This record gives sequence, C-alpha cells and structure tokens, in this order.
Amino acid sequence: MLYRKESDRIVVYDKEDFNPLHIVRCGQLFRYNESKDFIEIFAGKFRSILKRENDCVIIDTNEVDYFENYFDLSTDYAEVRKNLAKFGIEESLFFGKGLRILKQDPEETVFSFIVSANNNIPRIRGILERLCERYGELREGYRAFPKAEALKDASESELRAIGLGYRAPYLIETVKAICGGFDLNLYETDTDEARAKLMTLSGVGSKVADCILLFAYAKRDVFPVDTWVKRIYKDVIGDSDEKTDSMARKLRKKFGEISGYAQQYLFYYYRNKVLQTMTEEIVL
DNA sequence: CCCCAGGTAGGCT
DNA sequence: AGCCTACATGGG
Repeated sequence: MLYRKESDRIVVYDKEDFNPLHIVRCGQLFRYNESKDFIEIFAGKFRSILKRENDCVIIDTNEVDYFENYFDLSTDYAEVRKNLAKFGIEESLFFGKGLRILKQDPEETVFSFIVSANNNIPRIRGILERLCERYGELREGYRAFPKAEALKDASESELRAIGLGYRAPYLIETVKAICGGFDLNLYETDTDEARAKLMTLSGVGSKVADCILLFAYAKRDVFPVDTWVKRIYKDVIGDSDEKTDSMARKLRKKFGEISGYAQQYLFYYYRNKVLQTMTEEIVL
C-alpha cells in the first residue's frame, strides 16, 4: 500500500485498495457520515475526513499515527484478494475491491456489537448515535464514543429510551465487568482464548465475539456468521438447518488465516445484491 | 397482521 | 454438550 504521512493528513496513492464508501458501508463500523464530497469517520474519540484529490484519497486528521493503524495501511489487499481468488469468489472480490478491515477500539467495538445483535444496521447506527450524544465526551464539533466509565451511571431505563431494548441490561453488565477490571488487551492473546474470554461478557455470544476479534483485534482467522452469511451458506452449500456454530467452524476451516477477509467480501457483496440499494452510486 | 434485522441468555433435556 | 424460545424496536 503506497501512502505518505504528513502532519495533518495521510495521502493514499493507491485508491484501488482504499475505497472510503466500501470501507464505511461494509458493516464493520457504525459511526460515519456520508456527504457528496467527503466521508466523515468517528473512531473512539477521534475523527477523520476522507476525500478524493486527483488520483489519491486524502485522510484528513490530526491523529495521523492513530489512523495509519486504524486503516491497517500496512496490509496488502492485492495480495489478500489474490489468495481469496483461489476460492472462486471473484465476483465478491471485484465488487468489494477497496474495502479494508479496520482496527477499531476494543471498547467501542464491544459495545457497538452488543447493540448489533438481532438488529438492523440503520437502527444500530441510530442507537449508537444517541448513545454518543448522551454519554460521549464533547470534542470539537462532535461526540467521542463513551468509555465504560462514562456509561457506568447509565440506567436501564435511560438505555431503553435510547432504543437498546432488551440489550440494555447486557450493556450494563458488560460496562460493569470492564470497569471492574476485565482486561480488553487481547492483541497478543490466541484467537480461541480471546474468543472464550470475550464470550464471558454479557451480550457477547459467538457471532459478536467473532466481530470483535475481527474488527478490533485484527484476528483474521474468524468467520462471523450472521443471518446474511447463513443465507449465503445455504445458497452455496445447500445444507439447510445446520447450526450457526457448525457453519462458522467449517467456514473457518475452509478459509483459514484469511477467513475474516473472505467473510467481509462475501457479506458485503451479498447484502448489497439482495438489498439492491446504493449499488449504482458506488463510484468513488 | 406478518416477517426481518450483523443473536444471546436462560432453561430444558 | 446441544436445542428451544422470549426478547425491544422500527421498517417493509
């Protein structure tokens, strides 16, 4: 990946492997705004603006180092796609070319995906927006994602009013665990061990755990299975009423170390194909 | 009225 | 261990 760091921005030269629309729309993050000329991304307590300039993508931010890591600029996606092409998913790879799997803040990812359970993306976005508005630290013109400490005094009825529904107690329990010393530093922990640890948190089951491992800790050897992946699985493998965990195991075995990448390309392509929204507009 | 959404917890066998 | 069901909320 070819890019240059400056004091207040990163210039990405290879826009083939950095497509802002794909990055924000593929379902891994929920706090972003699209406008005609740029995309605004919120990550933890930081913000960056993505826009095109000639043949480059500009990442405008005061936190250059943070976003260099966040966008995982050291990973070569041409290589990733080359390896994935062996599995015969070229259509998905072509469609999603330019998406990147982010390295997001663990706390934010944990809370966000607890909210995501049995929920749809537009509503998840709304709930998290209200959560930030209500509990997030006010920064220059936006709200940071609230830390566990800031969520500690949130009552169940407040969270329900925001729209969390029955997930409100899950979030409260998990906030309590984190404030009580639950160690979220799992970067060096083995995938299965980290997975088991995350699943001790309330509201974190196998699928949510896999999303956290993939989107926060850069564990690419997991394959989160949600309702969309189940449909893909049934379409491709044909085996209906197979258990989700069993699907995840088999898919993980099939794609190995690049499972997470495969999952994102497949999820993104299939979901767009079915929904038939926004597809025409993806030009950036 | 129904079904669905990036599922999970708790209860049962 | 594995299987079943209730669960808030809003949109189609």
